Amino acid sequence: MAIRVYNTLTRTKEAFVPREPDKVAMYVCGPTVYNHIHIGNARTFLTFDIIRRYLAWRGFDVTFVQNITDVDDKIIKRAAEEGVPATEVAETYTAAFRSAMEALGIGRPSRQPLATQTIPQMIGMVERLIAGGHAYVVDGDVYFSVRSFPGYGKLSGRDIDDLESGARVEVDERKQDPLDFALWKSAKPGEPRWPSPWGDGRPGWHLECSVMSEEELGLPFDIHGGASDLIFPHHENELAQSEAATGVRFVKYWLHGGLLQVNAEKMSKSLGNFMLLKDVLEVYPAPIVRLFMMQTHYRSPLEFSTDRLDEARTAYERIAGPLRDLEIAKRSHARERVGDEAASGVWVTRLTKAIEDAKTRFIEEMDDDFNTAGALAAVFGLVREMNAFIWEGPGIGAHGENLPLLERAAAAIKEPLDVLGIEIEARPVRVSEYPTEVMQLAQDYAGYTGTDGAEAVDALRKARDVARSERNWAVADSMRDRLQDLGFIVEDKPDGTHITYGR
RNA sequence: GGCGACGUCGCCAAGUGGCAAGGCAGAGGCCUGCAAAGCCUUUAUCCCCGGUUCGAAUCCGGGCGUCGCCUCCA
Repeated sequence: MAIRVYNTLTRTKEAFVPREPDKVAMYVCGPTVYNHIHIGNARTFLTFDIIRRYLAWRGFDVTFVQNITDVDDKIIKRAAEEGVPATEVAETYTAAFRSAMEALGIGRPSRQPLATQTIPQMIGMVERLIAGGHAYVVDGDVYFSVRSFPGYGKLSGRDIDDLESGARVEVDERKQDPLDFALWKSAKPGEPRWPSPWGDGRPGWHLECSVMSEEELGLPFDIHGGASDLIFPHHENELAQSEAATGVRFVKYWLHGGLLQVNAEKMSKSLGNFMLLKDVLEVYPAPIVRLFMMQTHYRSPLEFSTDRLDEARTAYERIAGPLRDLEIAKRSHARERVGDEAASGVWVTRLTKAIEDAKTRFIEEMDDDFNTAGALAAVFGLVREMNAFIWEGPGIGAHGENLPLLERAAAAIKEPLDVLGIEIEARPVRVSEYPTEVMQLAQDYAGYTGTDGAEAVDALRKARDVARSERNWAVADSMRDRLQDLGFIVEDKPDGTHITYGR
């Protein structure tokens, strides 16, 4: 069974065959560090984090390179606005980017080169392009000649004449063709600059990715990723530069993610309709954000809304439920509810099959162009079966004999989620976060005089069970109300009362 | 204007030729002192019109609508 990926270059799904067996070389365009990244930027980085994790889980040795573009017009503009050096802007937002990625649970790249530390290699590529007749110098600027590269337009599916007829750019008379783009820009006073054969200046956009990917991975490498708004002109120009300079194929598989939208419109900094990743993460934990995004295929547009995030939170709780129930059942030694051995055997067979099916389906879905939405359906299917086994079937069994099977089911739920980077908090309680008022409550209802949160809750649970067994509903309900006021969730399940906190 | 993508249950969303996943929300039932959770049942001729095919949500043509790119953008 092979992994299939949708290649923008061919506009079809293709069998994924890396250049070296069992090894994958991938490059994803990183940020231009002039501001905090927004949640739309984060979606793309998350997409490729998933792809990387999945390929690694499937046994590939993945080398993942992501650049930081730390010299650019936007950084210079921002620096001028704030009256600080451009390097300071770049350093500030490079650090912010790294911490935001960590907060979302995105793995560090294998290597993360900086544009400003690759200048000599970029100059080298410009020289190669000039020597090959693919670039020309005008007043200290260097432009790439799109007409010199016959394949120009093949990635984005356009042709040069169509582009020109619809061009809205002002024509720079110094260019041989309106679509020619800058490889090297001469420095104006006060701008960052590096010496070059054409005078002091800085590299143009596109160049850093061509140079760094070749330097770190060699050509052709396997996967080049980014969001769909980078297809043209960024990736088209990268491809043209690299193939014109080297004469060899640049990339085997071009993968592009869909855009995050707000009110059916692209989220973007220029439109001002964005939410910063760091602000979203203050309200919604990383696993919720990840689950939200993975419920839609990575190539489709995705509407951002807090309603959707709230729904993802509910869905997350659905997954966490049986895992918590298992932890609690292990402690409380839930009794068997189905005494019939034969019936129990049917349940065991059914859950065993569900565990196998979930894994098989997860792999099938993910192999098919990283279909996380389908993969999650596989997980939810097993969640249902595990719930049924616990609450409608034999549970952990009279003597805990079903525990190994339930542990396997729990592991079969957690493993795929781990591949997707969705951490499930299965512990029923987070004692350290208990409000201290619970101590007073325990004293009032259970005569508890200690200071241990877990003991206090346990005392309350026992006191409430006593009240319920005495059919003293007034006391039982009032205990539940007051616990709920403190943020606890009180559920009377067939195996006893579950008190949890911190959902 | 040019190029491209998309239009599937109340909402979100998988599915690219063979009986329409999943999540959220709703209804009914089971369980239950109540509540919560859970389980079961329940709602789709897949934007419209033609065509190809034994058979189409899936392929082709036309229409309508939405979005993206063509200018910095993840």
